[in-house]
Amino acid sequence: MESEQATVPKAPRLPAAAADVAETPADPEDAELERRILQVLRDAGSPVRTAQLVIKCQVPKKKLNQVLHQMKKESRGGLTLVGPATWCLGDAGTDGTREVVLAEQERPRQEAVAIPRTPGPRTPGPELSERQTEIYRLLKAQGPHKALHIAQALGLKTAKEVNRDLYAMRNMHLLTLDQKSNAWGVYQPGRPLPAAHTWTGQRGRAATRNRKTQHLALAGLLPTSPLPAPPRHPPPRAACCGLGDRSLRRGFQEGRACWRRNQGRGLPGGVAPS
Amino acid sequence: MESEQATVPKAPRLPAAAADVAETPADPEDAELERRILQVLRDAGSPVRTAQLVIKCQVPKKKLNQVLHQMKKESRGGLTLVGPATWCLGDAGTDGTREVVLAEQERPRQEAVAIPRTPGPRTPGPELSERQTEIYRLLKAQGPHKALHIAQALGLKTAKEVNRDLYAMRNMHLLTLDQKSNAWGVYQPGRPLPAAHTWTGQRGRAATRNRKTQHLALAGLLPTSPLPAPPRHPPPRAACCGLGDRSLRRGFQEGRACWRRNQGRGLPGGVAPS
DNA sequence: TCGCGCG
DNA sequence: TCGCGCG
Repeated sequence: MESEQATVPKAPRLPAAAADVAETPADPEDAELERRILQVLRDAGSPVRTAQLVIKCQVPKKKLNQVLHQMKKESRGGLTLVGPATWCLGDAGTDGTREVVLAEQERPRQEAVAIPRTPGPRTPGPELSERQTEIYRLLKAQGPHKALHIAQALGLKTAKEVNRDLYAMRNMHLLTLDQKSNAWGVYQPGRPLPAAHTWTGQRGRAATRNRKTQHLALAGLLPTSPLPAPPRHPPPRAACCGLGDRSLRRGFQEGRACWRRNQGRGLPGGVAPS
Repeated sequence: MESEQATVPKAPRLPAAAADVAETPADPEDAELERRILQVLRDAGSPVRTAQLVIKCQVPKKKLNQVLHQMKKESRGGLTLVGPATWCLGDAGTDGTREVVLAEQERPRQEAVAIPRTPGPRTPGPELSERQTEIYRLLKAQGPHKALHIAQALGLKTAKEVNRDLYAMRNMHLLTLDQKSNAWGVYQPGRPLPAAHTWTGQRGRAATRNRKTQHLALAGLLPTSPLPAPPRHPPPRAACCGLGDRSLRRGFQEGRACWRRNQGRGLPGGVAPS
């Protein structure tokens, strides 16, 4: 709630070209750590896990995370959280304003090789929005991710910004939500547990193709391979998915609620993404 | 890796039948904390949030959580995590086994001819409740219905009484909701529009065969024909389904949202059945 | 709306 | 497979 514009006279430390989107942290040690982090990420040129950063930067994980998340929060250095505990540089500090443009994807996107938007446009029902299509591609290519990571991969900031689409797409049975990991993935009928989670780094390599717009690359990197042999639809036994983590939040008023263990129901009202 | 089995002479507090499933923690302090926790939960008789336990037990949250999660992990005291940071006792001190009974709809229900409960019981994930199974069968046999009709077919009165299950089953991708007709149907991947809509009365005739137990008849009348050739999973184009009637309630804050016609989004929080 | 227990 | 940054 505090005003974001600090009028604090900031010593212009780095006149360095880009990255001065935001100021430098007050604490010089933090500033130094930031520099090291950015250096490591720059050198790596691909996503780096927090654990690796701990090693490279020689700082406690907690400290590292504090700085990392602070940087992210303040959009410093183009730092992007591309997966659980996985960081990379979005677009290494060329110009600051790009993110906004990217955020809304207004562009015709013709640079994206031949990404057919809204893949199956010949059917009834509402079509997928640009963003929904991107989300789908992202999850298809990268495997399950949490809402926040999806948002960030799209150049957005909060889970709130994608939750609407995520839940809508779940209702279309395009996505599924794993209640354990809280991760979203492409729904595949025969495959109750959509997949593991977390960024593997495997397919991520493709992301380097299009560095300048990292998240775009991330979202669209795979040429939309058709879905792999969709198995048969499972019989009516509960799948893994679908129960919001906070499903049970409501309905506690009545002590009754206890009798159920971690029962599968819930979520009727608890789905609200924020 | 401390030894888990404490040989600490434990005063047999409650000779109470069940709950002493596991030992007492090695650390006497932890054991004492456990007792206090259980006492608080017992007194409350309803779910208690961790923050409340912190106050009641006068211990740091971290300590409390360590013990709480350990208890849960070792199934001590019937402690159950019923929501985020929300705990309660599974069976409130009377007789231990009730929870199971209630959870499964009391009766063995063997009168139901040969209804295999929870059709695919060999898979992970929560199983379907009796009612959910009935709902599935009903919709499979009868085609899509509105919530109210489903409820009535099950001998219930209001849509509210089945909505919870319906939405949960949608989230498991077992059912789908057609936003136009507001009808629920069995979800079949290749079949974007699960079926027509609204009750036609056609197939309903079969229901008259067995009048006396209307809802059972409805639920189980068809011999559970295997699912008809599940077609391929549709590519990421929006299907018909899944948009709750209140889908568009939210999301108007930003004028942008309008650009799409009856786009598929919406409903994230509006799903609440009632 | 943070759930956090984490080794 | 733990994601953890948390005030």
